[in-house]
Amino acid sequence: MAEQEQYEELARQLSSIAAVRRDLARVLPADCSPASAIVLTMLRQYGEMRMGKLAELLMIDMSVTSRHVAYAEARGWLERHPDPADRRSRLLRVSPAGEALLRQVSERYTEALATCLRDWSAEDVGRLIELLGRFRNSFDGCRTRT
Amino acid sequence: MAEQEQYEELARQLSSIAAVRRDLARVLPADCSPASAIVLTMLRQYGEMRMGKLAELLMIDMSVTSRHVAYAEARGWLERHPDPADRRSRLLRVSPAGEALLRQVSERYTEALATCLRDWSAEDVGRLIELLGRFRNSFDGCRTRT
DNA sequence: TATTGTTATACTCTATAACTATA
DNA sequence: TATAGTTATAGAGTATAACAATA
Repeated sequence: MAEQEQYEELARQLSSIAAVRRDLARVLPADCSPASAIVLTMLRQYGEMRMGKLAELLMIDMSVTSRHVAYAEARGWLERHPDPADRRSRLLRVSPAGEALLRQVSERYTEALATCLRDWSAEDVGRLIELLGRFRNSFDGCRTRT
Repeated sequence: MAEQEQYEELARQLSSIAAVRRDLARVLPADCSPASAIVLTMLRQYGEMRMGKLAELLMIDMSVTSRHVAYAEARGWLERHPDPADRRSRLLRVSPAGEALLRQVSERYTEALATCLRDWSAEDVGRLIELLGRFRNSFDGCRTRT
């Protein structure tokens, strides 16, 4: 169990991190919003899936997810295929153009982070990733019960 | 130096954290936007300051900061006093009502985080805070040079 | 009837640029 | 002239609610 002051500090740090995300987004290719990048990343990581599943992974409302998907589809970055199990749904899949875009996104994100974190050890980067993952999971489990 | 895969994972984690921030914001008192909360928190933590300094701390444009401050002032949460050193500026200070609001914000943030992180040790919370702080600083230094 | 997804609407946060007042 | 701050405008992201199609 942590102290109250720690929790306040943590809340402040989370606000600051938003600014980092904004800056990082600036390195994205033209037309590729942070939303497109994360949608495509999730689809590549977890494979083809339905809209509802994607919304759940992104932790945003399905209405919002629907718009992000439409945006990415309009640019040819993902495809929607019929879902044999349910005609209300379609299965979302990264297209070849989307794969190419993702390579570019990965390259630029990696370059930006490698530059900023050049003084960091791989161990510390790993620790940060692990703690952020745990934090997200703890919060997520908490939210579901509410 | 870390691996490319680590950097990609880190970028993904940063996206996920945005959802946590949104959820956390839901516990704020009515009328108190996340922006108001962070503005008042900064003013309390660092003491009275000018608009430009506040914008720098928040890492957002001064035009945006100006609106957040106007919003908080309209609700009586902060005061603007003449800056004896420069009549173009005013010094921003948390008002008594703002202090009261901050106590409420702190209470709710703390309760929400304590609930979600009840399984965490104080050491791990401390490590997360420390790594987030270092990360922000590394990124900030990087951005400045660009 | 319930569920999957889409669309309309509104709100928050942000940046850029034009403007005012003072240095 | 340059700087501190304000305001107008525009754009991205999000949520809620109403709706369509299918289960």
